[in-house]
Amino acid sequence: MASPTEENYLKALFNLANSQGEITLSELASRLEVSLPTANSMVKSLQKSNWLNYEKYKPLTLTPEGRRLAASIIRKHRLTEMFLVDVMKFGWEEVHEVAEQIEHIHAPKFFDRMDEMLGYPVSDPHGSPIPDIEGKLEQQSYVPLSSVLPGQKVQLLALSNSSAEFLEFLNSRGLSLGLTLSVISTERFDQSMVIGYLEHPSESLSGIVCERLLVRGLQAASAAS
Amino acid sequence: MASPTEENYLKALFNLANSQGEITLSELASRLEVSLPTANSMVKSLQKSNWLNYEKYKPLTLTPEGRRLAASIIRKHRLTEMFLVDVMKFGWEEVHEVAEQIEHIHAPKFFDRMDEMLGYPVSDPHGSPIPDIEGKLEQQSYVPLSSVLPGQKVQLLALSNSSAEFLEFLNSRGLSLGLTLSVISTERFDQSMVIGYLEHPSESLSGIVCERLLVRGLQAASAAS
DNA sequence: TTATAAAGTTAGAATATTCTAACAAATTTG
DNA sequence: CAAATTTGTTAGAATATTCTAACTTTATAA
Repeated sequence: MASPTEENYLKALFNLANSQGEITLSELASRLEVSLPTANSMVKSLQKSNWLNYEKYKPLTLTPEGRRLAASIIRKHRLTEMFLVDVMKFGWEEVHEVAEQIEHIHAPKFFDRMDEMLGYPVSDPHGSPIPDIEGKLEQQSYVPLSSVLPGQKVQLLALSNSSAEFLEFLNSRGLSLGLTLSVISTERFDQSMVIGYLEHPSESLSGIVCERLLVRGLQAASAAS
Repeated sequence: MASPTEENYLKALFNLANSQGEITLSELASRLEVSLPTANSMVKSLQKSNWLNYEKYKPLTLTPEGRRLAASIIRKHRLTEMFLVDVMKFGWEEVHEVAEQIEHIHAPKFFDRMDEMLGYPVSDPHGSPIPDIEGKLEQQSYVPLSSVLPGQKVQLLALSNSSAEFLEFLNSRGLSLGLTLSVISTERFDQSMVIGYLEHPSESLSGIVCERLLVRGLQAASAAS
């Protein structure tokens, strides 16, 4: 049985592995805001539990069991976020902290019931995919809005960063998942873009914001796959 | 900020103080299933945080802050149980374990929202009172069914013990809170009673069961108070 | 009222998680 | 490629929570 601390390490390892290939000790340590020796000793103990492959000076990789366990925690986190938003009517910017705690609850039926009440959602309120019970994660094929050319229409489907501040910014501009965005123009100078949607015919968004908005083209997007 | 472990000690101290007057170290230790030295050292550290009054060889008493903190944890526990039963449709025999974990979540809004969704309940699914936000606990004036005389009608309102096994036994007899029970007869030999309710005109319940069922008379019960 | 039992305390140790300081290996770069 | 930098490791210590063993104090009872 993993402790909450171990679960946090596994989660970080899973997320790092999914965004980069190789995981180094220092990446892990800085992600978790612990010192290198702390990460080092935890890594050794995760290895002892057979959740992690570890060799001195080599990159870290999760074992299949480690990956499964990590995914189950991320599943609990994302189901919880969805539950907080859909059932308990929290704002999408309020749910992270609570989910961070509830993900460590050991009660399969509790999360199964959430899943059922939510109608078996495949993504959380920020568009991140919810791993299935096997630990498999649907690979998303979204692109950042920043890579879309003027004249195109896309659908906003996820965020690559979900900090409360960013979410509050999106709230202030009336931006939410599912929205259709029209790219009106791109500013080469600072990568800002002018976007149209709903009652916002021409909203200017900075390059930083456009990088974080993940979208899919609206044409033959889901046709051939 | 109290750790989950400290919170469990405070909860135990609060509950012991409410059922007995004085609390001894050994009662605390046996309630929490830890050794005496373990309880002893924790008691010293709770004192350091100003949650407990402690003097060598003297009975233990919570400070006002300790009592408030303990009540807030019990409040979270009982709100959670109510939420699990009313909103998430769990059986009353399934909720204790989960609530035992969720009571340690630090997220006031989460519990406030539960409270709101439940319509500000005053007791949990087992009839135990939910402390208010100030930490005040409504004193209940129920009596055990075992003390009721034949011929009387009473309402089943709470349980003095809520183990899963006992709750499953009650399920098997169709017994639930709110039910009106008629005491048909009492067996002096073994304290068992014959009780009538709903489609059960004559159900025999053992003395042990009748001790654990808390009831209130149906006549002028809530009149003069 | 002394002797026995029960309750409480202290000392010392184990495990988990974290740290700083000192050192070693690997990588980058002039 | 050798020097400098970054990355990783070990050693040793602190805190929280728990234990057993040994001892002391308080309560019970013959």
